[in-house]
Amino acid sequence: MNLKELSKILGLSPTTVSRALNGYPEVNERTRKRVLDAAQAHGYTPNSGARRLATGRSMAIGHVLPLSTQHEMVNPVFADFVAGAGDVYAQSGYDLLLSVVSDTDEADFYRDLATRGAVDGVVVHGPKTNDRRIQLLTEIGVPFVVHGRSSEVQADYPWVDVNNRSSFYRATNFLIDLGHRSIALVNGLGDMDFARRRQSGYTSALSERGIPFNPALVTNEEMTENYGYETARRLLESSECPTAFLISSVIPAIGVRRAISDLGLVMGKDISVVIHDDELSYFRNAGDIPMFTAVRSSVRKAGEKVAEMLLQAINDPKRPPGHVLLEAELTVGQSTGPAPALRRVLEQG
Amino acid sequence: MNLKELSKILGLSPTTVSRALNGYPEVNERTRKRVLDAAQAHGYTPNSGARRLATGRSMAIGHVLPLSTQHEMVNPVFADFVAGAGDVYAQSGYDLLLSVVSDTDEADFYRDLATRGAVDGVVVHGPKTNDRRIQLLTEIGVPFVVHGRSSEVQADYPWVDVNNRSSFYRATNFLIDLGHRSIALVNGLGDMDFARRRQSGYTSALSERGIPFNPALVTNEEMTENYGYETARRLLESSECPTAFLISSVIPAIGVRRAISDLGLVMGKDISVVIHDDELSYFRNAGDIPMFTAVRSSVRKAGEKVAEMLLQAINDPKRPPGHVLLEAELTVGQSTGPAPALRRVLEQG
DNA sequence: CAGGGTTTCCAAAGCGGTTTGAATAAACGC
DNA sequence: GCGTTTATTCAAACCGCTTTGGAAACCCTG
Repeated sequence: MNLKELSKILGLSPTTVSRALNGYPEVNERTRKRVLDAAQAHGYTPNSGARRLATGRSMAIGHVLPLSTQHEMVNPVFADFVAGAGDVYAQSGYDLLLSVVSDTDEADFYRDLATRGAVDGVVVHGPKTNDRRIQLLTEIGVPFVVHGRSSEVQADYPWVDVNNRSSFYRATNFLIDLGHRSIALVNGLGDMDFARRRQSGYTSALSERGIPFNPALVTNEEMTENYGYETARRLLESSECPTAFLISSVIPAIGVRRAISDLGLVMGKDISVVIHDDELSYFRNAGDIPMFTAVRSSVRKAGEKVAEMLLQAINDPKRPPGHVLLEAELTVGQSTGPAPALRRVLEQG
Repeated sequence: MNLKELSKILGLSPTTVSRALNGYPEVNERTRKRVLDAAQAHGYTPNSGARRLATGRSMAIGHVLPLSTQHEMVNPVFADFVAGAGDVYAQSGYDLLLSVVSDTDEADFYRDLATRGAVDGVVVHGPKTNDRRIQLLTEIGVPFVVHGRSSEVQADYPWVDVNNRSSFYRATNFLIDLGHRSIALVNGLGDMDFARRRQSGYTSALSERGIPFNPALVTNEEMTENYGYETARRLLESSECPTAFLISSVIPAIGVRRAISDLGLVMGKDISVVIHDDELSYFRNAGDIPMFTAVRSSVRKAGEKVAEMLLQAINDPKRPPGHVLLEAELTVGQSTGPAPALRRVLEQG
């Protein structure tokens, strides 16, 4: 069923039918109702390609999921992010075009997406500290929003980010308050912007409290469970022997917990752990007393925000780039406690 | 830059340019090269909408990600599956259209996708034991492939599935061989087809070995970490007190492990655990001796297979529906050992 | 060199919508 | 009653590509 056929059935011109369906005012309400009913009855939906061609808009948003060539790993946060964004798109009649691209030839892909007219805008995932996609997209003139930021990019661009610096600053201070002096930072890859910001929050807190920065306690890797395990195991058995871990994601945190218990230690007593919690749907760190003490911020909500902002940018290209800085909140769970030294003092007193 | 402009530059007709670009034989190789170079130089890419309209093909595949209304949870397996499928699509010039839809009004969505001509085919995720999407899609006539199967659907349809029955049958037997008699099954939601098949493998093994089936040892829920924790905790503290757990996914298995160690027990010694391992990229259960004993099957590979099969079906609609049954392999890890009773015998002997 | 085949290229007709500009009918002012 | 709005509807152009059905140019054969 197409427009022409439907209009023939109704005894109207395609023009009128199209207008009736698209809510234009210059059509009689009685006719509109008749058209709407007929469309429903015959299961008519405008062909997306034709519409695209006629309007010049694809009504689709591109998400490029970079596949790390190192570990062939996909960002575990992605599913929840996309659930949030997808919700917003669905409500506005947009489709989501997902491309899985190895992170090496990602740039070309964005350009292709735009010149083909396959999408009206794109979201940039996992920005690096100096991410060239931002300049690229600005040049091509595709509306975009970055999930995260790129510290070394000077230009103004739209983004939605968690306040990584302040949340890791707070988390570090929290551990210091508990008497911890040797705090490991199990972070993401070093060229990721969020990782750098988190480390900056961590080092600020340390230096403010007069604790020397020990590079051996900071690691940067892709955030798998195994990474957490190996790192914690190595550090706990070394001479550094931290009493606390600050971890960039639940997933390596699970590995850290495993290492702790494998060594016969108890998390929250012998070793404290604070994580950054994206509120992944399949790993709810919730309950009255959540398992992990965490700075948390819903990645799903971030997805919604990004989508909303992008749709606004598309519908009003003149609007200046928006910025949303989400504050993570610190929730105390079972994984933290006074540092062993302090604990002894407390127990004796 | 569009076809007409490009052809004007080249002093050729749009026809010839189009043919040159699409590899038709009736164009001189010298002209073709000239065209290809010019297209490259001017950054020409055919407009997707126009192409869609002219060819009647959207060159896109739809993936509908059902959002469980219960827990607002997205399938954690999805990201890796899509990474596999996306790879195949990219190589064949297809796009991936992702729709996040609450599982209640999913059916309408498929219909819409098809009649709009937004996709050339769809993949069905997470089939229920009696999934009506299969009939729906057959009726509409959209090419599709199911990731999994639907036991109660009689009709023939294309699918790619793991042999869930046999892998859980083997896993159960493996535990029985180790002397376990009280084996809990921590399964997915009861209306999911994979969950039913896994339970069937589990019960077959039990009955063959003369072990009575205890319904209290079987649970069906959405597979979160917390579900694993609560279930294990409850069972281990109850009178049922299983000595082994068979778990449908790594994620609840992490929770089970947490419960085990919270109760002061040791996994692999006091309590044995076997999991189904989808080989999620962020949770590699690998190494010389993987953490969990597992029946494993790469969900990413499944994604590739599904995509390949779907593209074939699209390009050759007459071909009969294909079926791929992937066999999971059992890998022994650190999480299993002889049942405590047997262990005592062994230690005394 | 006429006639038949091949190559190589092109004009024009869609594909199924949206949108501009105009026509028709109804309502209005005087 | 007549010119003028105003409310509806429509015919036709257009979006950018593919593809059908030639046409022109070239080559070969007898």
